[in-house]
Amino acid sequence: MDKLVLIDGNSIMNRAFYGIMGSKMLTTKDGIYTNAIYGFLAILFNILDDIKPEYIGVAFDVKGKLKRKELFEDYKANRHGMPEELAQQMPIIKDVLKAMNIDILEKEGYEGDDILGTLAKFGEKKGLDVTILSGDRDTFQLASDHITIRIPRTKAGKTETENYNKAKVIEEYGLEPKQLIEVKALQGDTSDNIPGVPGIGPKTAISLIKKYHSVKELYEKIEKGKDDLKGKQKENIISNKEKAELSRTLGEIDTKVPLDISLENLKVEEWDKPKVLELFEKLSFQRYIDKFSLRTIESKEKPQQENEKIDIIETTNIPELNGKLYYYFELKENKNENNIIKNDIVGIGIYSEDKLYYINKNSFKQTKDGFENILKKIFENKEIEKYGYNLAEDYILLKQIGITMENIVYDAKVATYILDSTRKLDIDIIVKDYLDIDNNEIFALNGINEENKQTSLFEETKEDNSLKVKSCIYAKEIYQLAEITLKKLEEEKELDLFKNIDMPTIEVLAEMQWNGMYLDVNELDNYGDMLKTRLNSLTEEIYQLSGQEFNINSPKQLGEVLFEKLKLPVVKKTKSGYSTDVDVLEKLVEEHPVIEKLLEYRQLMKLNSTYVEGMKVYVNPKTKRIHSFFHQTITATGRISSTEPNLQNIPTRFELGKQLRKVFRPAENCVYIDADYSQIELRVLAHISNDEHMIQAFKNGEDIHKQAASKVFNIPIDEVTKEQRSSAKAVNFGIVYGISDFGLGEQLHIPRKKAKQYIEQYLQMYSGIKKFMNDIVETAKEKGYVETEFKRRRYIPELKSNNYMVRQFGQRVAMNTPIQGTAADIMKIAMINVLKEIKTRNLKSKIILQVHDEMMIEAPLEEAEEIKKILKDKMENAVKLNVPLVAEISEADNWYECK
DNA sequence: AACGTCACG
DNA sequence: ACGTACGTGACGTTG
Repeated sequence: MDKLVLIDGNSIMNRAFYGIMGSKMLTTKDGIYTNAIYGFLAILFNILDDIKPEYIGVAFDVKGKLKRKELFEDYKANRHGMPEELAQQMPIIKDVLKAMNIDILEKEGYEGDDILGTLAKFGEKKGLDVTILSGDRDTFQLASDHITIRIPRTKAGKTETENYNKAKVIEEYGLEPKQLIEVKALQGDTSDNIPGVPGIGPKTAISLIKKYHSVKELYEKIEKGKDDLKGKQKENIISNKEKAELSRTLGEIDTKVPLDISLENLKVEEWDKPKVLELFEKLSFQRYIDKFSLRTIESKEKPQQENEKIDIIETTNIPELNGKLYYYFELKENKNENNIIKNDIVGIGIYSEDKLYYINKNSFKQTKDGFENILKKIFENKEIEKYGYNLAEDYILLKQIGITMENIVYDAKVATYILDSTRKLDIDIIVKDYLDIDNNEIFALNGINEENKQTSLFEETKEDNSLKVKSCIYAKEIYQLAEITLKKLEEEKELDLFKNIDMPTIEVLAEMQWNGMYLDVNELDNYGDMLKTRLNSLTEEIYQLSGQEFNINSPKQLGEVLFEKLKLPVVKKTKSGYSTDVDVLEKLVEEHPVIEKLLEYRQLMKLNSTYVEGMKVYVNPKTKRIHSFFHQTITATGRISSTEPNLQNIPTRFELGKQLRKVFRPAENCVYIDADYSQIELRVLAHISNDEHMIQAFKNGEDIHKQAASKVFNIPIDEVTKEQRSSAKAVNFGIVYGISDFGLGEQLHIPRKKAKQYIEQYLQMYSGIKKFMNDIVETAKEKGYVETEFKRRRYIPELKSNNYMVRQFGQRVAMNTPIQGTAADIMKIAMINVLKEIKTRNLKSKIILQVHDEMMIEAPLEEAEEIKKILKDKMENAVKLNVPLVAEISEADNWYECK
């Protein structure tokens, strides 16, 4: 039996666009987006391969008045135009299809669905086996014995498909495919703005149709009193008869579109190969060009040349750089006296004027320090712009040999992070995605493979070239990445952010790491001993009270003891068993005396293992300081993160934990100057939303939580109780997180209904915020991303998910990211300006810590007052908002005393 | 490696 | 009908 494949072009393009977006925003060298085209073709090739059809066609929606709109003005009224990045790909995919001699089916006034439906029926009549490829489950109504609907699903990058023929639809819904039209008539469809009957969702709709077979029959039975409906539901159904009937018409796919197409048009034909090749080249689809061997004889030399073995010029001199250094270090692990692994720079690959240079440390054996002198001349030269990958790491490596890198202008890791903050930033991956170069191939071509790396008998003596070659390859790729990503940053209006905020931040963070924080190891040990003593007696008490010995640190064992042996009520469950977290334990305090011991045990255990034992190993024996990493390219929002150890989560909320901060002290003759932004996120929210009440509160220096309480509980501001203020504070937080009634209820231990009231009251009073929340979700859906005030983007593919929960998450992210992200941007600006000021005034003060809305400086006593003024000034004037920014400054002899 | 838990803003 | 506040990192247990 001959086979016909029909594709819903818009729907598949849409799927491909959002499916591939998260992981990689493909573009060509000219900055044309290609991800949807790429994905569409992947799906197309897949189905051609699988089905090998004799006939094929692709339907597209045409702009213009839809017939359905004539029936119902609001049809698809909630739809926004597709994002520009997708729209620009539509004409190109059509060109590609034309070059492949695949028919494009369009008809004014009709949607792709209708054309597919008409052709499917037509094909079925002609005795063909029809497969419809669509991302839209509405097409299931077309399924029959010879019409199958295929839905592509992207799972972990792999495209799987689901096939729905008549049997599968009956199996899944318990209804004939045609009856799905009736279901939709009752249920409606929010995405197309089809009303349906209010209060009837998918479950009810299906059960009603199972019983009454169709909308028509349902109303007939009601009229004759032969129904068994009752109550509110019945009223609803009766009063919305018109809506149901209209929805029935809107939801039915038209299978009688007047098309003048014969089967002959749809026949699968040979491609116009030169044309396809030309298009694929333009799109940089190297993989498809290879896959179909499109580049046969005539153009074989060109790509071959690009992939040829590279030519490296080894030198001991500085090559002609023309003011720009594109480089990559070769590193070697080196164990120092204390057995701590340290990376040493043993070579540098440089790209300049289409040539590759390599400077090897070993070439300088006679002249000690010769290599480092060269590095010093290059990296401290303010006239030479530095282009590299992960410069924060290089900055530290150079500092370790007494070199301070100057004129840092481009970091490929940071650039690609800004282009997509949720992507992977491994250099081989970004090279693959942005340059379409497979480094494994390049390395193999240059004689680097895994076997080579394996042990050889001469391991010690044999010169290993692979790292040297890699350095040079990367140096060239950094040049290529700079070309393409800078262009892209400019197109997306993110170049300012890159140049003026994120690039200068590299130096600030590297300085913080280099400076480090001093801590008194003796005091830390004393603190730890105190914890350990108490932990020992707690352990005994817990064994006593629970009547057995077990591993208290094992949630599994603890769960068994509490909920099986002691038969305490189960409050919450996790995937794998009983939950035993603080929330649960706190609810059980009254039930058994062991619980309060457990709570204390947990707290002390955390302090001891994470903060005492965990911290010790990071104290540098030479400096007696902790040199945490501050990462710039981790978070989705633009915040900094800290590791090894994490200095951004040192205890402060509870007194006992806070004591730990006493062990962090400034160096001799220095003080800590600590500066905190007050309410920065709410101030940012006030600014972005332009809400008059919140702005007025901040302008007048009012207590923002108190004001919220007065609005939520509708009482005069000076009658607000402590409890009310604290509840309102939780609402404020909730708002920033992208509020949900459930979440707020959980937080405040109140019923979600009550939480819902709070939120509604809040949003009614702060109408500017309400508008902002609604608008931001809308624009996020439309554009596929949200951005901060400084144009930092975060893509939110979750908004297009088929999973309700994931979509909800996407909405909260859309609300939260501009707030959290803008605050993070402001902090970065402040830090940059503070460091700049310290430098220009030649001060000795050191920036040593950042905790999102707080920064700390270690200042020589004589500089303390000056630093305080600088911090206050640079933080409060980092940017001009509609509300004042306030920084609170404190001075102290240890971290605990900083208020 | 994944999970549960808990420290921070 | 179903599971939920945003952003992180580290530890100990367990499979």
